Amino acid sequence: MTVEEQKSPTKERTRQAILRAAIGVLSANPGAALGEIAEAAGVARSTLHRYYPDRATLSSAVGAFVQAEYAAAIRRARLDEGTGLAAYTRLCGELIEGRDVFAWWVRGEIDDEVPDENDEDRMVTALVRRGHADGSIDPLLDAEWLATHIWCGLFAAVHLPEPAGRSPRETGEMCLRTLVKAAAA
Amino acid sequence: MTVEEQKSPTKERTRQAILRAAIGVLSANPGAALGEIAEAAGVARSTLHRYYPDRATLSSAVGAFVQAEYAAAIRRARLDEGTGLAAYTRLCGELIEGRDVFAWWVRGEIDDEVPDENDEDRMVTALVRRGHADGSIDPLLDAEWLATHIWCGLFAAVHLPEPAGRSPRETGEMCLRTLVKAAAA
DNA sequence: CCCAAGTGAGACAGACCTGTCCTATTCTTG
DNA sequence: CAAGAATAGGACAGGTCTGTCTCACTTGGG
Repeated sequence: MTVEEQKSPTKERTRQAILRAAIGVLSANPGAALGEIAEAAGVARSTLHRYYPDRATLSSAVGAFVQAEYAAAIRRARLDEGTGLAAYTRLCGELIEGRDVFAWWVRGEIDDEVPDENDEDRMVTALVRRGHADGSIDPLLDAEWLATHIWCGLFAAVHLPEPAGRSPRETGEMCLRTLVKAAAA
Repeated sequence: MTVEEQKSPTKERTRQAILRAAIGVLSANPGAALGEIAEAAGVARSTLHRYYPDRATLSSAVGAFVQAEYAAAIRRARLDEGTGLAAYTRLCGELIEGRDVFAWWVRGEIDDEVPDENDEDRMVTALVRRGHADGSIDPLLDAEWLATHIWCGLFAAVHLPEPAGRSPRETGEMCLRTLVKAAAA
């Protein structure tokens, strides 16, 4: 069933452009018109509809894309190495790095089915519990909270930089420092 | 010019109900239809239009309402008492208490003019700088960042509680602990 | 060079939301 | 109780967005 479709590299690039544009535009304004997304992607509205027939299809495609990025970030963070806090720190760093994409979950479309309790989330809560056990993570802050808490930092990191005269890099640093200090024992 | 209009208590109550409903509905879905807001307020759409002729009027009324609540929270936090961190802690506590209202700024309408750099924000950044001076607040985290960072915590506190089996009170506690630990020197 | 796949541009009907208006009904207040 | 104020409910025109369709144009691979 899940045959890997062989797509021309050109089409694949266009597909990616549309997804990226959708994340950007819809994160800023979840109710944005499809034409606005098409314009941001540098593509005609009819082309967008050819790739994603309707808004729901586009929305769930974006959801899947972001989910995949999340899984990749978790893989890169190597959650099973070092203390719980060390792994938590690596994870936060990865997510901050890709905050433009993960902004989707902070301020994207809302009514797409939330895939609560997926494997990735379970890995994160397990990681936090490991940190509880090895004494590196504050026992008063429970696993679900810390897992959610990461998104807070991302929210600030995405929405702050514009006004303040500070580079995205610096903002990322402060964001990471804030998240880790909060979680530490 | 700014005459205090004398309104009947009934009308005032309805007005408040509409504002509260608008905050709730629009925070969950910024593009929600006005009819949805009216329904949430237990009022006919025509009545809503009588109070607030159009969407922009409603939106800015909500903005003003939230801004007033913010000013009140800041007043209650007595920012000039104790160390910078102590005052910061009180402020976070007040904002967490009113998180349902302040959710507006995290995920409300977007295009209403952001009143950047109002008096309240200046008071907060001044407070953080005092904390830097008296050694109670982490000097590596600058004032704008910490001021913004509070809203992150609110975001999580508003959006987490539903799934997890935890009382709003407990969530608020964890949220506060997280914010304060992050800010502390 | 040619052709087929892909794209841009626009027309179009339907759906939804908005803001205005009107009327019958309900609630308040004197 | 009675007059006046306020509300619910619905009709309505105008607007925007959507999803579908068609057709002319570009482009890249054979």
